[in-house]
Amino acid sequence: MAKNVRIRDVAKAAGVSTATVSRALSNPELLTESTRETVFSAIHATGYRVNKAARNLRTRQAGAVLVLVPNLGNPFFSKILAGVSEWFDDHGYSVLIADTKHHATAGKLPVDYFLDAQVDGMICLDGTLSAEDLKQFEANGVADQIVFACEWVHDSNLPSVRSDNLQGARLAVRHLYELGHRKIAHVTGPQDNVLTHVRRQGMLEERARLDLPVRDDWIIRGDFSLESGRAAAERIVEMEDRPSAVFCASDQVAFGLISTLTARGLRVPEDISVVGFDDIELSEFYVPALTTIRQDRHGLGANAASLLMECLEAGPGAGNEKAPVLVDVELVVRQSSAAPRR
Amino acid sequence: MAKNVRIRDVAKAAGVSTATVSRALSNPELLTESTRETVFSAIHATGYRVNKAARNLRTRQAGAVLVLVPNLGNPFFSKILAGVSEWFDDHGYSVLIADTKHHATAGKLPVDYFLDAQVDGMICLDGTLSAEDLKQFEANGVADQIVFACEWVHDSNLPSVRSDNLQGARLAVRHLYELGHRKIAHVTGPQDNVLTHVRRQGMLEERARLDLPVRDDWIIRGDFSLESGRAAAERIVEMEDRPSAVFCASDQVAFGLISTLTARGLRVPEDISVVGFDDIELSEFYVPALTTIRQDRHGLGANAASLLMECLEAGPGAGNEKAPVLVDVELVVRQSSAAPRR
DNA sequence: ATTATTGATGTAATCGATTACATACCTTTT
DNA sequence: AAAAGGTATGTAATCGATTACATCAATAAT
Repeated sequence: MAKNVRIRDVAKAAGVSTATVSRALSNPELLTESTRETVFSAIHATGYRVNKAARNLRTRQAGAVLVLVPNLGNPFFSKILAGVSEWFDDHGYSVLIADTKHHATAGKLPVDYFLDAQVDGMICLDGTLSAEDLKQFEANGVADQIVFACEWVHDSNLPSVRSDNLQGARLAVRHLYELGHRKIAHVTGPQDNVLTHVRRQGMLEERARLDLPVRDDWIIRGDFSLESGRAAAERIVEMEDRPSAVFCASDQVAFGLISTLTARGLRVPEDISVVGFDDIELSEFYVPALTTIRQDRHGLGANAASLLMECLEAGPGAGNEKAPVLVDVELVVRQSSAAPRR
Repeated sequence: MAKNVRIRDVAKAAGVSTATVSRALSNPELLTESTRETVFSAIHATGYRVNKAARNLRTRQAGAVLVLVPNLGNPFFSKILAGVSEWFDDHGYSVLIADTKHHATAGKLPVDYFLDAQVDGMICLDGTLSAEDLKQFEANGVADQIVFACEWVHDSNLPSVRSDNLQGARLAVRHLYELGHRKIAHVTGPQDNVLTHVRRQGMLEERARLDLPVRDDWIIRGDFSLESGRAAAERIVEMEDRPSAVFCASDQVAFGLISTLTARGLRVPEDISVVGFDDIELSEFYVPALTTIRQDRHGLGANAASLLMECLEAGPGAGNEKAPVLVDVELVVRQSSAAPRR
């Protein structure tokens, strides 16, 4: 039962030319109702499926997009992928994935992923690309077929879809403020990361706006990881002037933080309140359930997909001046934040 | 800077025929050292990249595989994907993804995913396919290009890679037994699932072997979800003859369970011990850190990829009699299990 | 010296779908 | 009735790489 049905076979079965079969699939309105039906029943009868390699060769398109993920093993990306995949499934594109992390050593440039995959466009979830990487995109004429999602490259004007991180950080701080907290600390993400920068900025802005006390050692460097949350907790435990609340740049940081704080005898939220950022699956079920800023990851993915498709169909230069799409975030209040002990 | 370099252009630049250029890339040993060098420098100079559509058309291959995921949004699959992706990146295949969940309604059959994607092979992470689905694979001659990973279809002899679930369940029960527990409950996965079946079986076997007390209501139906863990907790809280330990079919179930047990005033592990299955990222940092059975998800993915590649390169019929590949699991003891209160 | 053998490279058919252009037929217009 | 226009369909060139087969040169065998 091998699959060797070619368009020619369908044409023969339907008693028409290959052109007619092709049109039946791509421009059915060009055909008479009766031929169209004949052709479709022949297609059905033969079990014909267009050979994409042939079509792609002829049309010089790929009907596929690539999602470049900095670390596929990170479960954070799964919902974004789901959003991307859903959109493109519905719109007839195939979705390829590639993990940049693994090949960091192999000297494969981001642009190589794009060119090697031979896709029409790319969604990049990695905001750590260098200016040089972007130059390469330009140089190879693919810059117009790239959309950043979730992260983005500082100072680049490539189109991107992102959460409203600034607003998220503000919401977190304001929430803690409204609970009565004044001494608020922040565990940041990794140094070179745009998200780190914006969330920290939002946090600092809101802290200033609310006229809260400032201490340099309340801004603790982390890297989004559980481990860095643990490290931050160790620091906090030993502070003589301890904050009463901590806003973490990610939920994972918050988990590490809470875990270690608890192990060190500080209770959350009784002794110290914690707010995260992301709202990953388990945040709701953590003990204590985590108060956090929800990112609509599925929405980020779907929006990025839709934006990329727009760019692709609009042709070159389309994405050039597109403003970043901001996706709303939402404060989700749970058990890890409460009024401070007095 | 458009990319329009064809093999002909390279040939011209190198002063050879297209055949020679093609050979330089696919069978370099056929060429003289000097021509090979000339060709490669021409390739480099022109920035040539083979057009995969053309190659695929000619060779009737795709150089790509599809990973069929039952629910891409489920972070559990991310590490498996990472393993698959890493392997295929290293071996020159592209990796496509598709989410069956979303299209359950659209009447798209599993075999359609395969055929529409026009790939060389497929890794299926969904064990809930019907006998009819498998028939379709056979009928379309693609059964030999499919490998199941993690889950598999009961009674099918398609090649698969899976964790040693039976052993995992035994380890979990034995661990609890050795801590002193006798009254051990189990929250299962969803009814129709092969993993549910095997893990339950392993649990029951070990319970019988150790001659532990049996109560029907200690086997609680769940579905791998956090929510079902919560529901199970409610049931357990209200039992008059309460188990002192619970083995959960997934970590998520364990989280839901612990979360609700705690909310209902039962402490883990002081009042009740809990063991999970999977060892997802957060298990280590949950409060209390979760004792669980670790699945090597990255390894599952990589093994599945490698097995699929074997099948593809060995040609038709290769996977036919391959025994399931069992990947070792490991008991990871953390804070959620302890000796029972006396 | 002639033939056989091996090795390196070139020639050209081929994979299957798309689509510009050509053709044939049918209306409508004058 | 002839011309013009429109509509439906067919013909065949084309996309770019691979590879069977042909060719040619160089070496080995007789």
